[in-house]
Amino acid sequence: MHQSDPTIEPTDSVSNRSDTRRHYTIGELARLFDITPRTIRFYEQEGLLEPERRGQTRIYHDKERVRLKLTLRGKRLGFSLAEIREVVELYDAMPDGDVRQLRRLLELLAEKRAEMQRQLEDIRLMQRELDDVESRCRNALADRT
Amino acid sequence: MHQSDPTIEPTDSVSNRSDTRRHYTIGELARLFDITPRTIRFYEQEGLLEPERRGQTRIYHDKERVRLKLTLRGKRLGFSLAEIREVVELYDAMPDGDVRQLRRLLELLAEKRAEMQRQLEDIRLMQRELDDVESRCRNALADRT
DNA sequence: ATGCTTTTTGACGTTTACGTAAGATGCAGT
DNA sequence: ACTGCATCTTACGTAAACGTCAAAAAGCAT
Repeated sequence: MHQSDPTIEPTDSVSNRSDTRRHYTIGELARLFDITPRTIRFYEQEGLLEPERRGQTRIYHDKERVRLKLTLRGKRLGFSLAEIREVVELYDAMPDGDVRQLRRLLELLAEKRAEMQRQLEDIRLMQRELDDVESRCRNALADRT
Repeated sequence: MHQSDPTIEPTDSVSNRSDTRRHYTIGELARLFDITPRTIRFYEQEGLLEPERRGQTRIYHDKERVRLKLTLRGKRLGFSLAEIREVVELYDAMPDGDVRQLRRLLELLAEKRAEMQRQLEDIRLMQRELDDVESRCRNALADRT
């Protein structure tokens, strides 16, 4: 019932013991992030994930889970999968990447950073708008009582 | 990007000049926000804009320009045109909207606000990731010299 | 062994947000 | 009147990001 394989020992030094289940099936991972397996396979097809293959079936370790988490966060922030992939690829090639690649990565990071700044400003402005509309709305509501 | 930042209001405190051009053609507006006329027409078709018609041609006043500005900001923050439209429609109906509509608007505003909060958190996390990747990257670059 | 669930690989469909091309119309300057 | 843009409507095209079957293979529980 419970997984009881004593032959498997952690190869992970620093990890959150709370969610280190070593690996996930595609379905488990999907439930974990509230997306569909289809989405996960699609991301793989787009070069964002490279799960291990145990026979035919995909096995996701923590590294892939983190990648997926970052991918989803990037998406929420409006980045396209292509943009995310470029960063991911460069990041993977980092340890033995050449200088040109490293510079390219720094360049991309600076871009992302700038975009984050613009978003912060947009959020600030949007929150003001919301405040404004809300107060007007509450006034209108008060007038109607 | 040689244009002035459209998120900054073109100086438009009510000018006393009687022949100040308080309106824009579709092309002018497009250049102002660095989008295409097609996009503007599309937004109209989706119920986000309702320009005056002078004959066949569309005329945009400040109100419509502000709407467009808010629409684009909403888009940058990841809202769909449908979501933006709902807010816009309710906002327009506000002065004489019924209580149910006003409550609905407040509800929507709360949703948007919550989403903004989530985005702020995402940005915070993303910035940390960027910091992390960047420092690793700089180290790798230093090792290579 | 036999169901039952999950996963896999296609392949085609869908939605969103426009792009693009065609043909008509209008207006400004010469 | 003619030229040359800008704009209009209509309609088909497209890219991104999945959704939705379908059929087969693989696990697992009894």
